[in-house]
Amino acid sequence: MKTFSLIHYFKYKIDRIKNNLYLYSENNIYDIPRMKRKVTLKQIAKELDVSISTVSKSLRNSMEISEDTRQKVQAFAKLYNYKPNNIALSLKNKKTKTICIIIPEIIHHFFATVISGVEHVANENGYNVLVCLSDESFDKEVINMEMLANGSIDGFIMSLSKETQLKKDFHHITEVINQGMPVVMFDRITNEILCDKVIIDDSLAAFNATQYFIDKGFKKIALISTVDYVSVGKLRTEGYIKALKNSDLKVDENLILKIEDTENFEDSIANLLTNNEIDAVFAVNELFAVTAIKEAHKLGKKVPDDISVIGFTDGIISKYSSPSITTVSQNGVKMGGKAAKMLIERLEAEEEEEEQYRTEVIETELVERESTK
Amino acid sequence: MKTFSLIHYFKYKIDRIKNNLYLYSENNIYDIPRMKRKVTLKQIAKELDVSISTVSKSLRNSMEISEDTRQKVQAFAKLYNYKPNNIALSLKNKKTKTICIIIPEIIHHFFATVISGVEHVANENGYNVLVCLSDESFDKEVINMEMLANGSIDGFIMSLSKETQLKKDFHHITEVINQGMPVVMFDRITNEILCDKVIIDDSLAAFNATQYFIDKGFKKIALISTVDYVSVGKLRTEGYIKALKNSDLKVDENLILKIEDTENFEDSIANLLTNNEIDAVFAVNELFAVTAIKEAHKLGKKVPDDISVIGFTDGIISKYSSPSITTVSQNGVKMGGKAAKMLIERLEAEEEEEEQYRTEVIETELVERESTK
DNA sequence: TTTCAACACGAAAACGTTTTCGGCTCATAT
DNA sequence: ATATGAGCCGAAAACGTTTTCGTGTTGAAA
Repeated sequence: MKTFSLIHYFKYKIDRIKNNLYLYSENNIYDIPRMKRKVTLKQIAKELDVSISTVSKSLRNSMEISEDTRQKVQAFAKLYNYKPNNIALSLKNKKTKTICIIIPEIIHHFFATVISGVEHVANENGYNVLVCLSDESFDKEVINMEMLANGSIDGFIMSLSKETQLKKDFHHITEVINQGMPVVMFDRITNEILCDKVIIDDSLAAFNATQYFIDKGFKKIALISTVDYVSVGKLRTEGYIKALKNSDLKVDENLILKIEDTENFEDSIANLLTNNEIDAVFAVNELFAVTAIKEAHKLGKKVPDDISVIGFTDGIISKYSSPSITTVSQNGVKMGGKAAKMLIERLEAEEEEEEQYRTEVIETELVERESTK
Repeated sequence: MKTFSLIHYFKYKIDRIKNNLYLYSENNIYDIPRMKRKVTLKQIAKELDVSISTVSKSLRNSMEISEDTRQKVQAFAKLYNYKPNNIALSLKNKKTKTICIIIPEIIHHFFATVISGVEHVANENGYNVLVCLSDESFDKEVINMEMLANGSIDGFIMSLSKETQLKKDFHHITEVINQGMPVVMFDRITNEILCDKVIIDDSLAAFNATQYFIDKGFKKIALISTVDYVSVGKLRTEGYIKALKNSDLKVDENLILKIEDTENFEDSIANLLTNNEIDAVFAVNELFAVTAIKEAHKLGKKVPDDISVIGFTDGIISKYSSPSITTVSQNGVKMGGKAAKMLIERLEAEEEEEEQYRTEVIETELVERESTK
């Protein structure tokens, strides 16, 4: 054999392939002939009459193997487009190079941007991203985590569902963490869990937005927020109140609307606008902001001439609605990227486990557009 | 032992756990004491002085095992919260119960809705969803597919990147299919690949939208489309032209704008509106539609009084912009759900492989809103 | 001629499952 | 007393890798 050149050697092999005498036909006679099943080390070893170890080492350019065999194996592997089986590697290495992001909803610009950020950073580092939706349901969140904590993934990035925030039940998360699987929380977090976190300073951002109105001389500033158990809603409300108090303006409960449902809130907003003389509206998300504008128009009030509006989350709506909406930008891509970076760093840290959990704060800024004057 | 009750038996075990004499401490002395590492069959077997097989069979309620042992094992497993390792199962079963969806972009309402549909159907059937972004790049699409085709996933759902559509190079896809891995394409597809597909009738939808204008008596109907290599852009253009010809209206090339870049196209649209007397605009996506409205307003033309506008994709912009936009709804959730269903059916079909590829057409409808009169 | 190192390779364990098959023990039927 | 069979369990293979360690061959040095 050694006197033959590699070329001749493979010519013979290739002929056998063409005639389908080869490798695949002996495995499974039901295989459709043209179907190239994935080739394994074992098959290569058998064909080349060497051991599996030799093949593996050759492909990893081990010095243990002679130049000759190495080339032979590598050429053969290339010919058959050999790629190591990832599952087998995962089992052996006890790492899957896959991280999971659990979010309440994906049809939501902010969360989509976060995923985008996560994906890119993960990819750069050779990781894949599994996406799970909790649909704002506690149970789905639990099921998803339990299903995946059994070796399928290396770590979690997550934003809590509303229901989880309401129940304040985080046992599923502590359990996962106790098993040694890192978790990074973002945006909708809880202080009851010790882990890495990525947030914006919701309170400060709301303070700044409110202050912006105050600086313009507005006195009757309304707030459209979510119910308090949604962490970010609560924090933004706090910032709003702080800004008012800070400027010695009275906090009028009538000007604060807390919306529970994610649908059919138009009437509540219309009522708010009808029953009060309002200069400005600060809404904790895009939807509330754009709805406020629409309802104001219906009531014959012009934005920004009669009422100014600031929203939260620099999403697609704020940018493209007419008038476009001044908003607190919440850089989702950056947030996701940061979360992924933190997770991967922890995954790849020497197991020393400094155990120093960090909370990163992503800066926000007020993007001025047409809905304020 | 048999004379002891299970309670007593486990009391002893539990005491050992509390004292950390147990199971984990002997594995890795560096483990932090409170950290419960995942427990395996082997560890259970060792502790209970039975074989691995016995443990496995007990947990799967095999009749081979005595009632006694079965209960003992099950109780023990429950106590330690045993969950089978998914990776090991994947390796053994040669299925991962994971499917991958490759899309050009995620910060895009339509694709987000598709993912949502895929996720829900996948979850109902016990599958997880890996999300990959091609960023409209051919290379990233290839890399993603090659990386995952090595056992990591069971099948693909994908929408082609622009670059791939431009190059018309689909070797990465045929390769994957030849390896026996099913692929379902949606929305941006190609006829050069034989596989299951989910689409809308882009041409018909565009025809209907155009016809809607024609029925209203409009004569100067403009089209804002993408460049032709984007499959859906081309098809929608065809539908537009067909409708005009069908009604013996002349097709004016000046009224057809093909946009290549995804940014900075405002001027092109402004030019289109300035240089022509236009009754109506049909745009092949939301962004073009909303931009057309904005530019029209800038030029002092009112929508829908002076110009009517129809968009494509019933997204967040169409719904919340002012005026809200009449649009061809493209049910992404349904599309994703259908794609997932087809993929999973093929995965779980008895390997008979009927090889009958189907193309499902999701119906569209025209959602009338404020931008048309 | 003997000894020893360098070289090239293979056997086997390990990751965590499931499943087939074989074997042991005991009671029952002959 | 022996054969039979049911009941219960363990050994081992398999999935596809990587890696450690052992071993046989070769050549050169003593």
